[in-house]
Amino acid sequence: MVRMSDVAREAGVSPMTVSNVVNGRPGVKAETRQRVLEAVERLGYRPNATARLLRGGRSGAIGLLVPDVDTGYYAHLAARLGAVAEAHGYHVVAERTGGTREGELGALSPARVAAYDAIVMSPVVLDAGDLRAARIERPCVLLGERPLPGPFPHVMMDNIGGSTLATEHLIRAGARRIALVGGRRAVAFGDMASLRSVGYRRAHGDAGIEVDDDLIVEVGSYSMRDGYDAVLALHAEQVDFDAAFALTDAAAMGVLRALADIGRDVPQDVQVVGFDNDAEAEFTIPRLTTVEPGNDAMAREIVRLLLAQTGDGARPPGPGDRVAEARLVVRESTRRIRDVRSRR
Amino acid sequence: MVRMSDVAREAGVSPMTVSNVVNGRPGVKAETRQRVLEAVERLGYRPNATARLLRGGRSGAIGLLVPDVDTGYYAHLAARLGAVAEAHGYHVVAERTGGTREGELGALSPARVAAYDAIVMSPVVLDAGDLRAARIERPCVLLGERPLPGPFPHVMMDNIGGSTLATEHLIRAGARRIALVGGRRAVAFGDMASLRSVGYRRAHGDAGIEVDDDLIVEVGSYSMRDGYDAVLALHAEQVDFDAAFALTDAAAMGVLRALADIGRDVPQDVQVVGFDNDAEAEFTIPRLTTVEPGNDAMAREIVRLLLAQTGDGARPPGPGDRVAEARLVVRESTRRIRDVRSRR
DNA sequence: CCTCGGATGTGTGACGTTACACATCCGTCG
DNA sequence: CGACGGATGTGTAACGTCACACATCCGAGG
Repeated sequence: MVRMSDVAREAGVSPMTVSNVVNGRPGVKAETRQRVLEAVERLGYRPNATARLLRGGRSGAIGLLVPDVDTGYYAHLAARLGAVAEAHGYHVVAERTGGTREGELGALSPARVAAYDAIVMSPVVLDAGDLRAARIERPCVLLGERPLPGPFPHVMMDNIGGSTLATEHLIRAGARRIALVGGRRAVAFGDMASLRSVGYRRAHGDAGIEVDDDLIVEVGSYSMRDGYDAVLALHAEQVDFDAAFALTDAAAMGVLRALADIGRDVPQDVQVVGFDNDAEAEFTIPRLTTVEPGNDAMAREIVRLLLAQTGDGARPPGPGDRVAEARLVVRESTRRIRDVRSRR
Repeated sequence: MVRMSDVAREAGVSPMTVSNVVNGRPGVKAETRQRVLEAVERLGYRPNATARLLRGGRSGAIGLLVPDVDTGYYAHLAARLGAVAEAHGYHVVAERTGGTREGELGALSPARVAAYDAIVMSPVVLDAGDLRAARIERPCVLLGERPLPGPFPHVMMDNIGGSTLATEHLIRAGARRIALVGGRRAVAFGDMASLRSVGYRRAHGDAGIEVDDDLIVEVGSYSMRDGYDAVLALHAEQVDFDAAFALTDAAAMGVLRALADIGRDVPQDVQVVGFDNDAEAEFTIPRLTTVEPGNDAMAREIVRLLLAQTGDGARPPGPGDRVAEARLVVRESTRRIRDVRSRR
């Protein structure tokens, strides 16, 4: 490996001068600069990023720590964040934690966090205490579901509002027995599933409709397969339903597939709504009505909060929760509504 | 930041002893070890990964450099690679290059490559010369389409064989005018599209069917949207077709959607085949017949080749191309074939 | 002719860790 | 009783870069 000192010797100057040239600092005569650059070229010198980092530099990388990278939602988030971060001279790298305690702690280990200038994390099992214990000495934004007390700003979508919107829409379109795919019967931690279940219940309450717990299917991971299995289970147990609200678009895709398999038409027999507004939702058959949780706004907000913590931006934001506004994207998997008067 | 020397002072030993304790090296008395660990605890010391890396350590990270992270194929690849790499003590981080020259060069810059112990890259625009110029001083495996001469092993799927299989299947199922979505009219660089187009032509040739170039639709990026637009274009120009072979499953999803929009039944009016066997293909309506390019085998092979280069594994593999075997996964988007006798 | 100051370049460490060679201690064996 | 060797611990230097304070040179101004 060619070092700065090698270049220095070749060019007949000191390592510091090489450093100054390579980093475009002023105070080097044009002629000297030229000589150094030639030496760099001749020797094929490339600065060592690790040494720079040790010396206190930046890597330009933002780490995105998510449970999965092959789920529509996180994959699209990575892409969106990448686009926004690029404009600020950063690039995004995505890491999969698996949503397990071990995986999340591993990803947050100092050894791995050190490679990043900043962290964006969607914690699944870790709580505020774990996060504190991890001593993340980097700008960090937490993502997703639970409001987590701690030193870091938290960007969360409007889970309750979004799911209320989705459920209201189904009810106004005539649905009375709405399956909740991936919901929780008992509201637990304030995790994503619980929050979205709250919206489901709230809309029912507002409309004066009783919720039948048999309609709520708890699933493992909100994947296409989970959505598929949930509908088959409902069908096997002969639970009657005229709509399904899937907690993620991925699950909704499984739901659509399963409904086709059991011979029920969407939206005539069963209406379906998803959540996330993944790119895929526009191409399913039928096209999926879904909740757009403010994906673009969230990506921008995340980067803004990160930058603010580096001091590049404005005042550092205090810990606390940010909420992007959710809206409904109506497509073909739900029926037309007569009463178009908006309720919220 | 607490340093090793701080711990050393606290415990009344030398920094080296702390290093030995922290890294579990032998030759430290149990009592001393205990004292050091207590000091570590008391001070909240965490080893500095950057310094370790500089000193010659490993980061445990494998960089996956791909054009997109939100395309089914690459997203699933990242997940698969992650699973395999984990078993060997590595973790995978995915980076998006955008498939542009600038993006690919940026991702390969020493500053960014330095963070990884090894690289897996799917080059889109970079050629062998660029790769050589990038001086990747890490184990590296190239991925995907073009056979690239150079120092690195190259894992490629059997593009020609897979697309031959797909096209043959359509022909045997009665298709005579097969649209090639994303294909190339003129075979160019030996890139993915060209190779898959070759298989398409070969199967036609074998069956004695002439290819009508009007059926070949060139697209930008093999996304769902591209597949969708391609079919609409064909329809607008009143090109007659009874099947479509989409070069990726993502594009195929767009194709399915577009066919539904123009009112053509799949598989009765038009049969559809994709390529990649993305997880989504099992959930589309109808389920997508597609080419399984040997995804799992490729993931394992990639990690094996990486390990071999680190010396952890067996003999380092020479540069050259590896091919995983492709097979067809027949689902619902194609018709049943009477003549089940396999031809290949 | 001396001094002052801008322009240009250099030497010294320090970032935090670890490989390596060496020092020290103490019990054991001839 | 001296030598030997295992067990334990330490000092030095190096990984490659850069901030900082300082040195040197040269022309201008008094």
